[in-house]
Amino acid sequence: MSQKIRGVKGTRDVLPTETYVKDDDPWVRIAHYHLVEQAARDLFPLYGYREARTPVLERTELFVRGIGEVTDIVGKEMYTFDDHGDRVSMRPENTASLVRAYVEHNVSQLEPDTKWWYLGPMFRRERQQRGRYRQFTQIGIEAFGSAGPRVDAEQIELLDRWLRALGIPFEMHLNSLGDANCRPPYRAALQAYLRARVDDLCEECKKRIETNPIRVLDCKNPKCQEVAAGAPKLVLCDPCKAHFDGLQSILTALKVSFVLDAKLVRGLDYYTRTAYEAIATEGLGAQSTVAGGGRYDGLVRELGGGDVPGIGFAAGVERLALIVAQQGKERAVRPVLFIAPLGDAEAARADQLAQQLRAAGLAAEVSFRKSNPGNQLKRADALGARFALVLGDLELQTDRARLKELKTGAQHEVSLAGLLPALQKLLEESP
RNA sequence: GUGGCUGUAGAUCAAUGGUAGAUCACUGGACUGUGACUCCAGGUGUUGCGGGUUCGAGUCCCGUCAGCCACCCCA
Repeated sequence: MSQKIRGVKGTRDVLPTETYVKDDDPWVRIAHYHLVEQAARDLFPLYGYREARTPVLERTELFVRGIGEVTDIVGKEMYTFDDHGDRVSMRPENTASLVRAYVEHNVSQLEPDTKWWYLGPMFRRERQQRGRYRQFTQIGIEAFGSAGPRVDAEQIELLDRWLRALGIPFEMHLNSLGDANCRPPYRAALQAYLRARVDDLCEECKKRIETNPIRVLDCKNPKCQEVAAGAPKLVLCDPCKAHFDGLQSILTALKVSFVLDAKLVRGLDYYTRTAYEAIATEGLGAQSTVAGGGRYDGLVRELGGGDVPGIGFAAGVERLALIVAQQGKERAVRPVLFIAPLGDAEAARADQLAQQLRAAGLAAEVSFRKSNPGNQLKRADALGARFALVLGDLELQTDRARLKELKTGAQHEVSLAGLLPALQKLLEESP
């Protein structure tokens, strides 16, 4: 036997079967992903969002300009390589790509207001732990062209509805980060305050004073928190305050609950004004943010487009799937009928019957194994089939068979010729 | 990137430094005639990998890899 090849660190296989079972850390299967993804596909278009797909590979410069060179994501975590002279990176998130596409194809000329959603793998070279992987999947939305706050509220309500539909226990945190008028003076004031207390800060925060002073506010180090407690607070300029107040009153009118969280600062440079984050209240460890987003009114211009405002969120599919799996929820297609032929002539007939059912849109499974009826039924049960049919000599000759409902054990006498209508009738009576 | 914990069968776990086991799951049979209850049979486990100590290592030591937890970061 030659040596096994293992997967790359930080990547996961998502299989249709489970390879282990633990209550607190279940093996996440494809059916859990499907539940999360299908809920999004069904819901997002109701709010006018249409799917957009962009490449995994982008020019490195896009992320350097869009996300910010000093962020950890761009500075330390991107998979970047030389592609015959071009610097390219595997996307660490999707917002910059969608903005690039919006600008590159002059969408603002066709449709100044547009709402897009996306789903796909993202890549960040981080130390992995539960709910944080080097290849992970995000589902997100972006709305271009509306300065809000109504679109902000609509997005937060959409996220709220989606997470509720999935049964995720969470809290919606909300904050305003200010804009180009009120954030720079605040940043300067904060830096001055922190420089005066540099000796009380952790090593990381000492660096942050110059690179990203706002991040000091949510450092978990107790000494840093003490310093943060006395730090000057962001005072929103009048337009930002009006925007934030407006958002809160719309959310209240829409009956969406939220908690104001002045410590909510997002890690990417492009955010302005509204920032929001859905934080799971159970089921995940430290990686408990399941979705996060905000407004980025300067990003389109930064990436070469016009003065187009934008807002969006991204959600972590692995984290959502983990919670969904813990709750035992999934979305799987199970066979309606499992047919167990006992001999060769019966097998040929079983194949025809299955073909007929599938043509009518019913999932049908035929056994390829030679085994006794007892074991065949066991297999039908393991597959989660609703009905099972044992096909032998007797059935072929008489055209009569017993259709067994596995859950209840009830048997329905049917003719093979009339199997499809009989099944359809049973399904109609009790779906 | 930093620190800690853990690696034994598909899974959950045993095994004083002395012959690697149990349970569950899986497959087949008892049963060409109806599963979730029964009985029988079925395992070539590089004890994560590589070194070292020892007469002898799953067990002790070193390294390494992986997973997990926290930090960090973030979805």
